[in-house]
Amino acid sequence: MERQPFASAANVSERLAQPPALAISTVIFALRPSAASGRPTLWLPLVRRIREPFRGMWALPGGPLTQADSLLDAAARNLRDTTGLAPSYLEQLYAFGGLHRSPSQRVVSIVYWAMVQPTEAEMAQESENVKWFRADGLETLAFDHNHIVDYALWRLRNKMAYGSIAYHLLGEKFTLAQVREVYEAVLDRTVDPANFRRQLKQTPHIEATEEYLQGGKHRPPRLYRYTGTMAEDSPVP
Amino acid sequence: MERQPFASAANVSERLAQPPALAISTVIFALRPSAASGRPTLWLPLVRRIREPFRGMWALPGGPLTQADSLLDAAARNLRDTTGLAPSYLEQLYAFGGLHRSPSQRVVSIVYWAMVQPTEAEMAQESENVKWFRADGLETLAFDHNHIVDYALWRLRNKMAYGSIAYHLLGEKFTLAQVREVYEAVLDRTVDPANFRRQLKQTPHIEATEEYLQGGKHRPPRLYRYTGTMAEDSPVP
DNA sequence: TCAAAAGTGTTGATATTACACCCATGG
DNA sequence: CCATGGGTGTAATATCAACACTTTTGA
Repeated sequence: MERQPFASAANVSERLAQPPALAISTVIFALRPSAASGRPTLWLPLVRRIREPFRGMWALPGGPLTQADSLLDAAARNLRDTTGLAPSYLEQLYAFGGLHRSPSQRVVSIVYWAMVQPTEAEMAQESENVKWFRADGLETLAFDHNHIVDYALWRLRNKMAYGSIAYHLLGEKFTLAQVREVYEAVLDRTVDPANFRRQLKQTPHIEATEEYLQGGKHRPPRLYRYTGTMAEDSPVP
Repeated sequence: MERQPFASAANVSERLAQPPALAISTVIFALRPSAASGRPTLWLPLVRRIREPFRGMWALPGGPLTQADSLLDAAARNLRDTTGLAPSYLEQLYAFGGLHRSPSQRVVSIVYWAMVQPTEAEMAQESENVKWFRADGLETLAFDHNHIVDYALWRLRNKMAYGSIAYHLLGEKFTLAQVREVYEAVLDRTVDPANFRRQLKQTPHIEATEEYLQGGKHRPPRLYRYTGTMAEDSPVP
């Protein structure tokens, strides 16, 4: 906040010079079928940089923080402007403020992470400068963005373990097997279907509908609905 | 990060005007004996504002982000300059960027939270403008600082439940009962000594020393040492 | 009627809880 | 020798993981 009665207030203000730039970026996760196996895997959209530094390289969607928007609003706007996506989940990830993140000027990036539903993700326009990539095994990105994505993945896996995150990657109605597939895709290990189902069913905010998913090859599974909210786990304004 | 190839890049740059100010603040926790019961309770140091806005009110220690410091460094400097404290734990809490946090200008605060050991906390100079307060039942603070403290407390309790946080509030050597007291103070409930001790002992990074705490009224308890690091639970640079 | 996923039941292992009990020390 | 907190043992309970088994559908 504004300056405080420091012992060394003088020193501090000397160093002020011009303040660091403030930017908002977003790591956007969505489920897409793997090209090889067809099973759902984690993808994220990146944008190609059209100017220096790192011109031509892929980077997280982002832009400067605008005066009129709160941080969350700025992230949401960012997401919409870049990819046309409306997130089902959007939360602050971390503020990155290392001295040499950008070669030109000092930039502090407040990074959000988002999850979008598969239907949304399909509609998202790709273009010359906006493309989806698999979250694992990314090429080298601009700035410290590989590092940021790694951290986002770590948080995602963490929050998945005990938290109601997975649902935000699915549509409004889903089968319990689909939830399990999300877990398996993100945590990258198989999960016992029987036990997983039991755990889910004694979890709050999971409501059984009277509908069944038709069109499969086998017995039609029941559809469920998530009744929780976005801010379930992080009581931040 | 720098501007991206938006559909609406033009709109965005129009809104740029002057960028929001960037500040660093810190919520500093330490254990101090309660005035009433003598049992350890959570305290934090606040500084009195000597200028508008909120002149005369108490606020979190903080200041502008200086060009030469990373976010973590800035928080550490902040802490040292304000209270003379060296933290045993320092981690990013959250970035607060609501539009009306400060009545004058738009301020984005990146808030860190710290824990200092009791010996440190005792030495900390109090003064007319720096004073320790009990973390519960704080009076109304400047800006949105009550809200920030509440969030820090929530995170602290959360992380305490499964994480190696409590040790950072204690000195280098401590008894298991002291750790339990920290849990009881922070979580505000009693904990079974026998079970708690067992849980701790099968936790990593807790090492028994050959020393015993002398001078108590009863059987001298064994002293333990924490061998973990600060960044144990949050893999952030 | 067969293959395969949906969904249920059962069992042994492991973790958690409550609480009885012994140990060591200062007074 | 006794009051008190340090420290250990143990039985009841809840939770978890593995896997056999039944159900329901499309082909």
